[in-house]
Amino acid sequence: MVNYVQQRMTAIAEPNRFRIVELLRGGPRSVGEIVGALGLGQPQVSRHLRLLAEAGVVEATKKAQQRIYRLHPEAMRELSDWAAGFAELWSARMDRLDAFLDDDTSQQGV
Amino acid sequence: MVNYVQQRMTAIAEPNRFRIVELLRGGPRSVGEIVGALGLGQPQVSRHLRLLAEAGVVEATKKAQQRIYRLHPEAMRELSDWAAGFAELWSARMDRLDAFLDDDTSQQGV
DNA sequence: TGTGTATATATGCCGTTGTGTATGTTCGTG
DNA sequence: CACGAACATACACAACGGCATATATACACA
Repeated sequence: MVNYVQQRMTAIAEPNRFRIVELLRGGPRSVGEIVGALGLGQPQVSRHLRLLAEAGVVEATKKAQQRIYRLHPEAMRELSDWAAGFAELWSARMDRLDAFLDDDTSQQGV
Repeated sequence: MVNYVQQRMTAIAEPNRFRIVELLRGGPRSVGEIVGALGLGQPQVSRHLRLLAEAGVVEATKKAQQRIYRLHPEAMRELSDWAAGFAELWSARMDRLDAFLDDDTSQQGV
């Protein structure tokens, strides 16, 4: 649903979490690897990963003491689909703008 | 660039700005129409639109005292392309995960 | 030129959220 | 079973950001 898209965007939009997503694009990573790659504190990374997981953006797999995080393909797909839904725009959707820019004083509600 | 994607996601992720984007999907709107549709204060809507414009998500056209806002197709396209760039994932990118899980059986976590 | 309309900007307040530090928990190993 | 490694959780604090209010600016019209 669209509401999930908004939640996932909120999660990904945060700068450090965005970096985590970009990092995980290269494949699954352990928390320690992410900490080393981003130069953040381990508790901060754990919290970011928790928020990403709650938004369905990442998943975790346990291996001994380690936890391997990876992107959740379906979540990224939904995001892609949502953004692609605007495709109709870059053909021609400016008709209503033309209506606005005529000399008619339009004041329609929604 | 990827950095612009992050900035645009930060702009769109905010709930009320997300509603504005969804509203503008239906075509250009004046500020007054957006205010009426969302039930927010006019200054708040103006500020949201300013942030969206700074992120390149929307554009404005002046008509007398009104300002007609519309989505910037290119921005939405870049966002779509970025998300679609993860498409390689839902084919098979779990090879590195397999490397992680080499001999031990693992359980799902979080 | 004065007035009403449409929108933008400025400011103070307050909730949300990221960060730093300390501690808890799970698991492998000697 | 005690210890260390890897990660999660708790808590206090500070910064960022949205909101409400007031005010400023641009424009049409009489």
